[in-house]
Amino acid sequence: MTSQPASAERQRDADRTRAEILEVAQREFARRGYAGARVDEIADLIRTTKRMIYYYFGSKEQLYIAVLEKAYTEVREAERLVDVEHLAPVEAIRTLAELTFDHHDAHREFIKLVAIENIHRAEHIRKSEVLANLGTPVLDLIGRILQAGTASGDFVTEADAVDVHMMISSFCFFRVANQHTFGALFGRDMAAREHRDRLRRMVGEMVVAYLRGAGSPEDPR
Amino acid sequence: MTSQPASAERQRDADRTRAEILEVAQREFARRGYAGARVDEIADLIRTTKRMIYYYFGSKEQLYIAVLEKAYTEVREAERLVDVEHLAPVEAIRTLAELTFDHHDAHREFIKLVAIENIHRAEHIRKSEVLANLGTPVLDLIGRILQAGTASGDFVTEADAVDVHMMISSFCFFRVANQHTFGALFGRDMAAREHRDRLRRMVGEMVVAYLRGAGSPEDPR
DNA sequence: ACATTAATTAACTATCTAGTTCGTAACATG
DNA sequence: CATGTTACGAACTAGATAGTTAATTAATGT
Repeated sequence: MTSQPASAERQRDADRTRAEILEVAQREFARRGYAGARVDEIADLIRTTKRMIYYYFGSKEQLYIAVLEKAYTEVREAERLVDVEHLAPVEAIRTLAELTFDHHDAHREFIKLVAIENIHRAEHIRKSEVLANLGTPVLDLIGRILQAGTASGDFVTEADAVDVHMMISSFCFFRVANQHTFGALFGRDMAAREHRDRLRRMVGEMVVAYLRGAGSPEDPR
Repeated sequence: MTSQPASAERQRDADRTRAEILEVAQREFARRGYAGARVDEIADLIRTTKRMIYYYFGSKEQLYIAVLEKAYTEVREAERLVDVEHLAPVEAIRTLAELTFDHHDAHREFIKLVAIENIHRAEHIRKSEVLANLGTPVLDLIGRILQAGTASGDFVTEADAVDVHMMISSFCFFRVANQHTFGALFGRDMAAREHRDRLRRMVGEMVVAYLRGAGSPEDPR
């Protein structure tokens, strides 16, 4: 968002223009939803014209899909850097849960895009070849941790990697995505530091407790 | 949605018209989001005119707020009927988690409305006096169960009722709200019966395990 | 039977919005 | 330095969309 003299003409720079459009488009879509975001508004925010959006992306929908692709790709990129393999199973899964928590905390716009995309029944993701086949490396990682934990006897519950991923994600996602209604209804700001730190510990303890099997009816202590 | 002869005039019935508007408005807002829903479309779907919507609700926004108020009120009403007080703490909290699961499963439109409202930072909920002060009886219930569980020694983890409510809700909410992106990316339909039953058990075991304290670092078995 | 009120219809308006057309200026390339 | 290509801007269009006006018809009470 390089500031420029008000009346000066925009310098020619295809890459920059494209990148800026994507950047503010992500913000606008995340803020106002797909239908709520305005093509004109996106253009105005970076001192270009709507024409450029159609020049580079073709349509509002294709722009939105491009935003999704960029956001998802970046997130997957970050996930690939997670390294907890050197830790013992219990610490590995706890750390992974807490890193996921931090990750959600740091990428609120992405969370909103996911929420919006779900309202549209993921129709745009399904239209994107890039995204349709984009799994997540975290699943393999969880799979390996679960195996190691079962082998070592630390984990008793037989769990599926996707389920565990879902359990961790749901907690982290909800805290960010639903903070506003939750705050309005219960008067608690889940994003405030005091609550955040406690909830961060909570997600780790939750997964570990679950995998240790203390919740199963067959194993009452 | 009483079907009527195509060209017949609509019978005069204020209550029915109002109720029908609310009904389809909920469906349309849940399906298309606030900005995406069309006032004309809502009117057409029940063979009335846009004018009636303004006659009864004043504006698109007030209609949306009325939808939220109705949906939230119904949900709270249902929550008040939950009775698990006669159960022992462990079974009580497990049952509550599973009932919450069922409840989310059965009220998908409500879940979507909540997701949509969060995208708008709960601005409409805050505008509603009805909703702004609407807590949830479940919080008291959880509080009592936690107390009983701590007293009996079944629960070791010191937990806050709001946190536990959030833990349960997040799991149940995510499975419904994010089923589309989750399905598109991981190829797993969390709404399918096979997965649903397993996840239902999982949420109960998760909370119980957490409260039994098997996850805390100070208490490794 | 008559007047009053409540519910409903039809047509209208002003504005907004995604998408287009066309012209033009900067840049690269021979 | 001529020529084609790439990036850009201004103005335009067609259709949609929230919200209104005003007339009309059905129910209600007297």
